Amino acid sequence: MPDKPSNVKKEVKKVFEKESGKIVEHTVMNSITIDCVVFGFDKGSLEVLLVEHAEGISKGKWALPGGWIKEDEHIDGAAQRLLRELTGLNNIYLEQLKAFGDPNRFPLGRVITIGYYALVKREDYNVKAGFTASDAKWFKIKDVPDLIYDHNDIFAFSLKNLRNKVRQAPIGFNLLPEKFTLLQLMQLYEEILNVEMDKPNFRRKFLKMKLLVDINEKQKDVSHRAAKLYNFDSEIYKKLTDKGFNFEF
Amino acid sequence: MPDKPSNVKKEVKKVFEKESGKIVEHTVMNSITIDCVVFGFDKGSLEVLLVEHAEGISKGKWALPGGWIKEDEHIDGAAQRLLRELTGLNNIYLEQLKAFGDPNRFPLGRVITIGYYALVKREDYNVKAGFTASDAKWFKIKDVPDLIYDHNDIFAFSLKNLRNKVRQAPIGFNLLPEKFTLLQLMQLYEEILNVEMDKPNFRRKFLKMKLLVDINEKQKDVSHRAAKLYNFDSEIYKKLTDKGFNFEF
DNA sequence: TCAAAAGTGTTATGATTACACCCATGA
DNA sequence: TCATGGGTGTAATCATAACACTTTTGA
Repeated sequence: MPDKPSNVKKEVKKVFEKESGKIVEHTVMNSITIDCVVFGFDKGSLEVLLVEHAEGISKGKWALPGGWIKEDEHIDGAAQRLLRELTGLNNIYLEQLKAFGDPNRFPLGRVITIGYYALVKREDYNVKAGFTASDAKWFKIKDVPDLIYDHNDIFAFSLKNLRNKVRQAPIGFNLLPEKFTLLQLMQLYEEILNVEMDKPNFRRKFLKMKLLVDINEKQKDVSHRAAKLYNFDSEIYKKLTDKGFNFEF
Repeated sequence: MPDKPSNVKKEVKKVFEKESGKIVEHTVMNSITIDCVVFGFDKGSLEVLLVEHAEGISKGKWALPGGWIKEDEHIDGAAQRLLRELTGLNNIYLEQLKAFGDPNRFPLGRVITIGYYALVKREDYNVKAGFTASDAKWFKIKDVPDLIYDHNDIFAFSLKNLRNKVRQAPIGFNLLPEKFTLLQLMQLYEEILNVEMDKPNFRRKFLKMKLLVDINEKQKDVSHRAAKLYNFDSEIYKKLTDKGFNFEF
């Protein structure tokens, strides 16, 4: 491999192309890929979007969605593009995790991958389901199967990262519908952090932060007292953070 | 550039070689480098280690120390190796920041860099000063000059990261001598976080965590009441974290 | 004895926790 | 009327912050 690097890299691309079913363009970078952990929240469960490899040595195995970086493209832009190609969604909440660089992570050559994680609203995703790869599927995070290469490591890292981040900044809203109740919000936190919370205390704590906008609407068609619906206002969040505001959960 | 990628990459390496004064081996990866932000703490000031480029278009400009990744080397190992080459130190506290991938970050071709940050004890560094590059120098973080490429961005990110991390885990000890006083510890936090703290309250808060070992020694030759010296015990830290211990500053 | 830092004590305030309790609504 | 979740009240406990004060040491 070290003797004929460019040939090996062509070979790697060919194999990757076969396995992922994606065409590798000639203007992409060698030896670097992007892999995305896409989180969703549905019926109280945190889920992750995986794709199935159709051909090659990884046939039938599940993987994180990913792809190559174009020569003239920012890596963040590449991740956005790959997600758009997969989900049809623009402007997804997206952050880089880190680079994964075990020399043996990819069995057919030296490829470093840059991990990203994304948070999507399932309501948006469902609307544009027609755009999604036919072999893409949501898995509850407890049911994530064996993935190819080091994708289980990347997933584990992303989950740790999400748990950290959600206690530092209000990113959880990216997983909820536009309008939500305080209980939905609490259940999201409970699910992500894997803890049980006290409803009255959660209410007060969150409302005291003044991050939520009471939109004067209520739930409909529920067989119990209808709850108030709230919006998250990122403008308010910005103002509060500028003033030295501390989230922390 | 997109037409003859391998030629361009050879050219990039040649230029890099000239500028950095480092020999680029034939077995390194194309288009990916590593850059390290090395922090030290001296006389109450947080400092960062920079190197001066001797030749090429960046002649006379300061930069973060960095280099190439070998084909068969883990990226974390590459960062450790580069730091060893620079400082003569092994087992440095080192963590990856993230990948930096603006397509225009490097003016002579497409190169993505993976940023790392390291914390070193200045006492160790001084002992092995003979190993250091002659053109390496410590800068107070307020006096960091204009750096080449996107290195100021990488530095700014690393500082934000350090400030975050130091409040979540006791990594600050990596910047202090083996034996230190509570006041030194507090001043380290004050300098990193850029805040003023209350001495009595800091004492109690830190001692309550049970992270410090009283080694029954005292300062000598100080013109005031001698303070107790402490050790940080990472074993204790592990036990406490296993039990669900929360740092947070 | 003075300056400088070490180290202790005390009190007010506010956040967190645990839990009892009432309210509204559809089945 | 009952189950289900919505929503309020309250008291005990704990953490934090502010600051007054005593102790030790070398110059």
